[in-house]
Amino acid sequence: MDYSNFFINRTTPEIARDLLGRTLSYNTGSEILSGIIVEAEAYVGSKDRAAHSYGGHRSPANEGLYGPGGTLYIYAQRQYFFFDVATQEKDIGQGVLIRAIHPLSGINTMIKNRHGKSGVLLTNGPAKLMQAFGITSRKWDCHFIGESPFDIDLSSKKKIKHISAVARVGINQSDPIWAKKPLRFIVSGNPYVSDIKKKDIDPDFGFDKN
DNA sequence: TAAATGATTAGCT
DNA sequence: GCTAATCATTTAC
Repeated sequence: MDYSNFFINRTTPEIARDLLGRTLSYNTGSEILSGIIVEAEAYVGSKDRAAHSYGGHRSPANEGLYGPGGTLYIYAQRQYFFFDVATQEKDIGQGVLIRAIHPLSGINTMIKNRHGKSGVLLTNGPAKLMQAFGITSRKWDCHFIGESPFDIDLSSKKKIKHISAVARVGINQSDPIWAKKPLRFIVSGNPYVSDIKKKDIDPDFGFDKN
């Protein structure tokens, strides 16, 4: 399966769910930084109040969302960056936000990028994850993932004990219908998922053995 | 040209 | 747990 098929032939929430347990990597030029995706949110286009493409809104800033499935959408806010992958055909404003990863390789470099912070603080938030990768510009915005230093392993993924679908965070509560949609997918028990309760942390990080 | 607005994080209580 | 910081983009005038 190539990127185009993976990001187009299904609904966006289905894609977000399927991304959990897969490996996201970034090639810095001298080393590979990678981690397992443990939290992702779906943004389903013009009907979605929480999406940047709500109401069909389109501007140079969110152009990446309208690219064909597999196009990267790097968004800047509060001097931090978010990492999205556009889904569906070109001109459809849907996408998946990668919110958290479980670090696998290049951890020392990530700690350095995060100014010494380690443990779950390393990547348990969308902006933290980008900082750990050393992303400081929108250079890769609107680029196809296959033509960027980023890579998502589509050929294999870790087995997950349980995937939870929960309400998204930080969205306009004035519209309870969309505010409560379960479009945020997480690996239950993984400590790198944001907002997890200590007692809910699973010793196997939420992954099945082997 | 100016003011409002967050797909948030960090730091303090 | 709660509040402030901080800035690109958007929206209003």
